[in-house]
Amino acid sequence: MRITTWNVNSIRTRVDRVIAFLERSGTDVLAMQEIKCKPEQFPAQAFEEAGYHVAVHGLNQWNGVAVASRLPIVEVRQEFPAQPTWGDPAVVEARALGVTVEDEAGQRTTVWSLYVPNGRELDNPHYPYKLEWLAALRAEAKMWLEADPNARIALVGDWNIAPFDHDVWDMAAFEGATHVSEAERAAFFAFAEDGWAEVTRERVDNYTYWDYQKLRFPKNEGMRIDFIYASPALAEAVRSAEIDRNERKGKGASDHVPVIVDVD
DNA sequence: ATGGCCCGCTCAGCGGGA
Repeated sequence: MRITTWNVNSIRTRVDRVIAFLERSGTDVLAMQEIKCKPEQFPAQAFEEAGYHVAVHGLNQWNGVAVASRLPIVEVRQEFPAQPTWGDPAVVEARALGVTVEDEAGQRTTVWSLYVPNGRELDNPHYPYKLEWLAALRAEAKMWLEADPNARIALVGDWNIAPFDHDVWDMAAFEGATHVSEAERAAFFAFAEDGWAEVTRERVDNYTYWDYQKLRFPKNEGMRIDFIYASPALAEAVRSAEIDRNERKGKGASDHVPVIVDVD
């Protein structure tokens, strides 16, 4: 089974490109972030015609997550329990969608499509929101592992954190910025303490994001911020991982590229 | 080469992205 996560930066703008990727890559389950639309605006028909079921969680033009699957979807969860709110009035944003699929043998796999808050600046309220969001997710996810140690669960998406200095092109450019702070990195690595394994790091070395501005892509000035954390049972089944850098090329590209894993 | 911001919403300017 091939699982891909991709921050598509508006599905309505990019639907043809996403469908072409699905067919070319042979992805079975695609977790999307930043779909930037409501469910009724999601181009579901294009996915269905390509042979995919879809689950969509979107409130407005901000954020939004979705999952497309060739395997039947047997359970969908919008938000995770105790997901922190943002704004006034307080809203549980569309940043998490848990989809369970079932293969021909009856084996179930749950993929959480996650769009971690950006944080904006270190002195912006969005930054503590980001840290609280990650801590709340960690607490919930730990309970999922405890409830079923053999569960196949993937926490995938745009984590908006560069865990290591070499995950950005130049640390000097991130002096005092979010994405590289010690607190964010600690929040990211904390998942590993509970048994989650980030399964792409040891198999592929590349950035997953290049800013649209300042010729970041031609200069290969990118960031590695999209990751796949797997439960112990799923991590054991991972066979390979890829980052499809070619998807950043050409007109009409998202600023993120697909991150792919193959699991037995 | 892979190219100099791009998205949605509302209509020219802005909030958000990282």
